[in-house]
Amino acid sequence: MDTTQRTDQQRSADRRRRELLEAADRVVLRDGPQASMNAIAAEAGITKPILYRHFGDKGGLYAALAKRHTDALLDSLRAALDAPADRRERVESTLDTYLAAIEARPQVYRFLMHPAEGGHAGDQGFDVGKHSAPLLRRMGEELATVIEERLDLGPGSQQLARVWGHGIVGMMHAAGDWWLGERPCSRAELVRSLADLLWGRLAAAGDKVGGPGF
Amino acid sequence: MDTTQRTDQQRSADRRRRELLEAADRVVLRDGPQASMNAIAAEAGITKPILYRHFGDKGGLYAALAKRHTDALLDSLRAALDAPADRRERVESTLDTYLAAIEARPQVYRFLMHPAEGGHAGDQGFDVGKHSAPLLRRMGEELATVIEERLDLGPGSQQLARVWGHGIVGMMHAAGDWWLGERPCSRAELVRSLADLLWGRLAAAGDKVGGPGF
DNA sequence: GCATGCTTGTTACTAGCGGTAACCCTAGTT
DNA sequence: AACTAGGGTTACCGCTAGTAACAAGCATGC
Repeated sequence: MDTTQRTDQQRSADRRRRELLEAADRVVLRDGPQASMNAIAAEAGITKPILYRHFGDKGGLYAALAKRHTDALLDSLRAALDAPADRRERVESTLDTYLAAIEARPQVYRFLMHPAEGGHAGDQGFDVGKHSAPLLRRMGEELATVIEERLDLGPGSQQLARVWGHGIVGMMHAAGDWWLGERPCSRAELVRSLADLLWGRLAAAGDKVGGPGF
Repeated sequence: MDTTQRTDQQRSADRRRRELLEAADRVVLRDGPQASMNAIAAEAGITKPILYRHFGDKGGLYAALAKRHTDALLDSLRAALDAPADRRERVESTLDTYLAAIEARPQVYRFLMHPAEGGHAGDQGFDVGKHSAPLLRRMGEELATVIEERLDLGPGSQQLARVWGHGIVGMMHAAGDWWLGERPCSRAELVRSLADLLWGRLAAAGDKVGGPGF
């Protein structure tokens, strides 16, 4: 049959696709998340319609691009999360892995945090909720499963784990974003502060004496 | 002098501005964050250039629009945060206030969470960092000051408070966003789960026996 | 009375975006 | 030689943000 030929063609197409993705990567890294299809096509040495033949629309290209980086980052995180160490160490190492990643490639990070970005108007009733970037969602779910697998949380553990997964990821994300913008302290200090927060130091701290009103 | 006249004109301009903002509000509430300037102008019964005269560009309009809602939400949050109750109660009530707000007007919430949205390309070296919505930043700073005012955190308290402020806000945001999309539990349960997380239940939980590998 | 300016509003345009239709050309098959 | 299949291009559509230029209404100064 045509199987051999088909795989041949498919291989060629896949290679082309990878090349295009790499070109897109370069452009996004240079121009940020609002890189235009024209610019990407030019970087790849071709013209727009080819991009559209490969990826359907801008969302498709961006999704493919995001998937690569998301998968890579999630692999690193999984490694930190599964390391044979005690819980606090694992938490700190996971936080540090994430923060190191966004520190090393902030443009990529910023690109990944964009929701759907496009969403041409016209469609009444846009999808409220699901505003977050897929990366955040995936990290949240991932963390949730690890928590649920590892920790004994009593009844309702699954739901609790999911809330915590998404909550912790959000904490990490927001703190990292703020930190990246202001750089108020070293990465290690940030990691330590966040771990302290998760370790209940907020609840354990004493009230300040002579506060306003008390 | 022309002070009286000036104030007269300024009043008129301010009133007009408010009207335009309310029209914009209606459109954003209907069409979502990607509402076009044309649509907003039409809703206000005028044409584009007037909008541009009042707000400069789309970013200006959106910033003005966001400021209104952000101020309103921050007022509610401050009230919950400053209530005369113990810490756990205040935390829960603040979380609940935020979640109730995003539950009640999800479109507005989604609009507020958008960063700058526009940012025409061309400017090389876009602002990495500062990706987050202004609302998140302001909430984070607000919470940080409250924490620093109220809690005795020892040395480095200011920096720690800021990390925690942004971290907690991010936790609240991400969990709320996920919850709004999936609705896996009631608001009260979500609040409780998040407060538990902040109260150190993650650190206190026991390891699961018979886990994979241990 | 009348020209001057100021605010409010319009029409008509530019430049660039995402996306697509139509065509072109070269390779390989029969 | 004729035909088909992909890879590739030009030229377009409809939309967007944003702007220039022009047209009133209405106060002021002389």
